[in-house]
Amino acid sequence: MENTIGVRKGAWTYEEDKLLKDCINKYGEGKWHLVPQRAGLNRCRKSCRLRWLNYLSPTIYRGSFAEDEIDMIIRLHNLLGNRWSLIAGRLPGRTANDVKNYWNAHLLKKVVAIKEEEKKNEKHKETTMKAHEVIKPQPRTFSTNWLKEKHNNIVSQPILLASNKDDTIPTYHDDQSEIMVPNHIGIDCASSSKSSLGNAPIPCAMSMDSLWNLEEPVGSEIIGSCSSFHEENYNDMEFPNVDDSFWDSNLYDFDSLWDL
DNA sequence: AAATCTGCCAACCGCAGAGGA
DNA sequence: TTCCTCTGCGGTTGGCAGATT
Repeated sequence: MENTIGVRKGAWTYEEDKLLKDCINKYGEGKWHLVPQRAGLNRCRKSCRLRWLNYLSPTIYRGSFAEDEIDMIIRLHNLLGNRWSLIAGRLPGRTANDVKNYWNAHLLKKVVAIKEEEKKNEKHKETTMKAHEVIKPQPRTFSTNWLKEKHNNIVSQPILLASNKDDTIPTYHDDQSEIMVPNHIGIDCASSSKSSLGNAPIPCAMSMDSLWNLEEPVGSEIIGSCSSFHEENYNDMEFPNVDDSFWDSNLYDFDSLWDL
């Protein structure tokens, strides 16, 4: 247990900042438990770390948030929730604390208001739409292999893989050796990109939907292997030729995809 | 001018996970 | 496997500054 008796708390003075800066410049970041002693500071290690990471580090940009940054925060929050460090990782020069504070001070109310508005609109739609009207996805193109296999009665139903190991594009596989049960729809994409995403579980459908809406292609290490989901890939996806009974019997799975 | 309210930001606290002994 | 230490994260709080009454 850390001894915090007699340790200084509260706002940092100019002298303390200078001591901490000099210490980090001399020894580098890390080994925070040694920093108070090395710097000659009567502060706990946590306080030193926080002061450096949130205020003193030269990588920090302290200007006001730009429009595109705000937009990115909203989209990433929609995707990741309160994972402030992950969100901040996509915003050069911004700290998790900055992002969190900005969210709580400026964006929370705004987003809540927008969601309320959307809810209202949804309710309005529900009352004006016909009951039980179901819009089914339509086949776009046909896989010749799949049609051939279907003709030979080898494959009875298409299988949606959550992600392809190499290109991460969801594909229907007609090779029985690779068949996965339909329950894999919505599997956690993060499992293949865990190192860069932390432990954030991101259901595939959510990733696809949200990432397409990001302004720039998310081809970075942060989003990891989910980054290959681009709309053009989606358009190239092959949907098998199936009759209505297939959609009816599998509607639950597709519902679960879009409702995430 | 003084008191009170509100918003914002820096800092603290507690917890969980990673890694080593 | 268990325990301990260190680190990092997210939620919360304290206090300052500006706005309002």
